[in-house]
Amino acid sequence: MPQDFNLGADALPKQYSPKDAESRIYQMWLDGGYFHARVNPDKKPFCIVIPPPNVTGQLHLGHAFDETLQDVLTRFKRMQGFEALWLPGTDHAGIATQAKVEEQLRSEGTSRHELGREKFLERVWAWKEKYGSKIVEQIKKLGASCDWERERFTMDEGCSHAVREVFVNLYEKGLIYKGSRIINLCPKCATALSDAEVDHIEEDGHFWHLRYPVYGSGGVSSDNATDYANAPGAEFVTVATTRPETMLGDSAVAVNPEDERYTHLVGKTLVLPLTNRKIPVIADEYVDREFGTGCVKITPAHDPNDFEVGKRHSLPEILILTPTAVVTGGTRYDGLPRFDARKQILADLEAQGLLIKTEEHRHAVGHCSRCNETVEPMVSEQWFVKMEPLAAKSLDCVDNGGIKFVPERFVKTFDNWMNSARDWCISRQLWWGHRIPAWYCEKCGKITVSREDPTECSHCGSHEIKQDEDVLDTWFSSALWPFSTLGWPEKTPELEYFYPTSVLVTGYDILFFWVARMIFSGLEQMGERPFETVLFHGLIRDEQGRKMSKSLGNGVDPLEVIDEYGADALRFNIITGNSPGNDMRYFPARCEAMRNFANKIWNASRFVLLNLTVSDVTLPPESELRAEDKWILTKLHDTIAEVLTNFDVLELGIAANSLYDFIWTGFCDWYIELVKPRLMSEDAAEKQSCERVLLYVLTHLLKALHPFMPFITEYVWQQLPAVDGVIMTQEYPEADKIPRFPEDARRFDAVRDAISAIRTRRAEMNVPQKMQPSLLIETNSPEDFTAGIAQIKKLAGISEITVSSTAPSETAGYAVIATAAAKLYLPLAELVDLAEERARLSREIAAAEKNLAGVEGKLSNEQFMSKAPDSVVQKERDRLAELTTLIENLKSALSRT
RNA sequence: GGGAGCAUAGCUCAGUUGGUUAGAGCACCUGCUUUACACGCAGGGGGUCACAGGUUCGAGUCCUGUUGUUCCCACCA
Repeated sequence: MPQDFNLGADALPKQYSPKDAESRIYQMWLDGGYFHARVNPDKKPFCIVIPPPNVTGQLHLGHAFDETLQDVLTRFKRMQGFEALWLPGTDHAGIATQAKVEEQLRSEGTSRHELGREKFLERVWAWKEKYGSKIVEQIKKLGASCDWERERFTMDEGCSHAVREVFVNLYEKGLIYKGSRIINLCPKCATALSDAEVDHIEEDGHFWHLRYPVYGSGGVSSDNATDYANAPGAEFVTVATTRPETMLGDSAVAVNPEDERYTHLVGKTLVLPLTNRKIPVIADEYVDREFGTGCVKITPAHDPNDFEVGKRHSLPEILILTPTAVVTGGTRYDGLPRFDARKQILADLEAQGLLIKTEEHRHAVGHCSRCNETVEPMVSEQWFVKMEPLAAKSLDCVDNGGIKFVPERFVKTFDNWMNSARDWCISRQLWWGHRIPAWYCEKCGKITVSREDPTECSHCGSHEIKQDEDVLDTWFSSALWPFSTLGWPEKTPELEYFYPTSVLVTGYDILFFWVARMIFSGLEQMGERPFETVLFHGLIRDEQGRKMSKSLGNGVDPLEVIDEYGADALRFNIITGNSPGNDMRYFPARCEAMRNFANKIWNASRFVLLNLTVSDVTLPPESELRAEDKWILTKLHDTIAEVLTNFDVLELGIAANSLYDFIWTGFCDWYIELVKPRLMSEDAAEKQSCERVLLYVLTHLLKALHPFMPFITEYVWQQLPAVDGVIMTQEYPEADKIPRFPEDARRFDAVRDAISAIRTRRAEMNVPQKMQPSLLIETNSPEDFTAGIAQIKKLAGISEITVSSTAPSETAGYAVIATAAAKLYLPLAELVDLAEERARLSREIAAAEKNLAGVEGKLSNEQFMSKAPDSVVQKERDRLAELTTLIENLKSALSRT
């Protein structure tokens, strides 16, 4: 044990200052190698892989939440004797990281294209080296017990190897394919996105009604749409669109086959304005007759539905936008950015009399989840993962309980998504990421996909091959995280031992991005689920319930909070009062409360240490245990049992709350106060037995609390005499090993009730602290009270106590208090107002009788008696007895007043 | 359009499979140099558990509906 932590009892300051302690303690843990987990056949494994934060990211409260939960679980399991591995690492975060470096290049007046791919990647790696360790250092400040020796990065050699293997494997199985499909393009990021990376946001837009002339109608035989505009008999179809610029790529107009208004037009030819291209009118079920004009312009290259329609009718796909959303395709609008083109096209159509109506229209528009730019759906050659077979396996696993979701309701969310997931677009037109291991042959045009970089085309043997320029979606590599980090595709002992991992802890916001993809990847590659349980948590919001965001400036820096209140306070704030899957608001005031709690523990420990003359952490024999000892031990037992139960169901907030309540109310407010008379007594044996109980309870609560508040518990532990090593490797308390005396505990409540009742009465009657009246206790169970004489005196401010089975002969000038077990007589002379006493007693009688009536009602109800479980009936019987004596006591007190 | 959550004290939230008198923190009121702690101690006020039905011996808890609110998914041009 490092000596410098033990300050000696004399030197313990009144206030705990986490700032001094935390970094030194963390270093001590690191030096001791306590976070390192190894393959250990003698122990059961427990493993959590961290949701890897972005390598260039900054720690925010969301991370703090996520990582605190993981650390609590890991520390708990470690103390329970599991070989607990919390495997840390970071994510290369393709778009985000590349964007940051590109921004830096811009400020230097250059660009990635000017630099070239190789030089650019060097820059990103340099950036990663510089900033990648920052977030790791920040996570350490939280007290995270990660096995840093196993830290991974999604683009390190091993992960890259795993990515390569999975890609080739899926390609060989036909589950990865290259194809021309409608994808979402972010013009700003200039890359394809997956569906999951598009946010649909309601926006006010317009619905423009355009007229397309029917070729040859009205006796006009012109190829030019404008010639029809003013021709008297010319016929038109009117289409409504929210993106008029896409009309440049129209290849048909569709109507519903059942729509009589238009049946005569089906098969006719239209002249597409501005381009004067001829397009057909087709009939397709897809068209909703009720919506818009009932005529839909079909742009197969720029709309997912139109794409499908186009396929059905073999329509040409006419691409009219570049990857940066500039018009292309050989019209006079070429070169115009999409929204400029929109304006120009509308103006031109209007001038030609072909724009006939503009409506306000609210609709959902896709935005890039990274940069918020409006995305452009367009047809493009990309790589896809075929979802159907993977989804089927995943649904089978999750729906049959193969992976447990906490809370369970997310299974439904998962199912909904999996059931409707379209193929996953995995190629990105970026440079930072895992480059797609596909080579194109210049000669035969075929694709070579290979585990090793090929030197020749696998089809024709040509050496003229070129690797695909694109990289993979970042989530492709994170999807492999639970096994790639354990060494897969090598058959490592770690993989064998720790896979499947135990719990995955993450926010529900990345269920689709990450959790779902890990599930199908694990099932597909490992043939086994990647984790047994997923614990979902919510978002941390600000005091007003808003999302924390840069633009609002309402973000809270966890490091500042740690600096001010300590990591333990932040952790406890986050853990308590939150249940799985729910969002929570962050209140700085709660951190203060938890800081106070840490200080409470500190001072309780100080109290114990300052009084300590023994170093025995075992309990004295039962014969030496006093009533209050049995009471606190029983409470400790029950608390530990409750904590363990809640750990089992991952209700960490409830577990933490039970400990808070036990420590503050049970241990500090009651037990320590109750024990003070004994500690001050001359009787050495009495004093020592009491010290041993104090020390026993203190060590237990410290251990029980350690997963939640690792720093202060460790710090105090280091002050205790005769303890070995560090607290974080101690055995977690087991309820069964803590003795329990429920009957004694219940009887001791007579003493606590008396103390509380006297205190309340004193407050009501404004009896000053200095005034220490004597007390006469009239009771049928005097032995329950004689055990607590000294305690009642000290805690209720009483000078002398007489315990008797009979009432005093003269009760004038006495305040009489009735409890369930006794009548308490306090000679308070002139302080006593008889009329007030009578009124109060009458009120109490009325209240008690009302309760009694309820209890009697139940007990006389045959249905209740026959159907309610015995324990519930017994509770009611006890309650009946208690209320009956209470009422007797109150009535006899009243009759004497 | 589909799905999910939430509605409990002035505020923020707990309340595990239905079972005494519904809890905590903060805020509020009263008193306290009680030899661990004022980051404290003791006492106190404050809730028709959104509303309406239903199931049950018993409902904050389960069911149905209503209202309000939040979120997720979705290709109505």
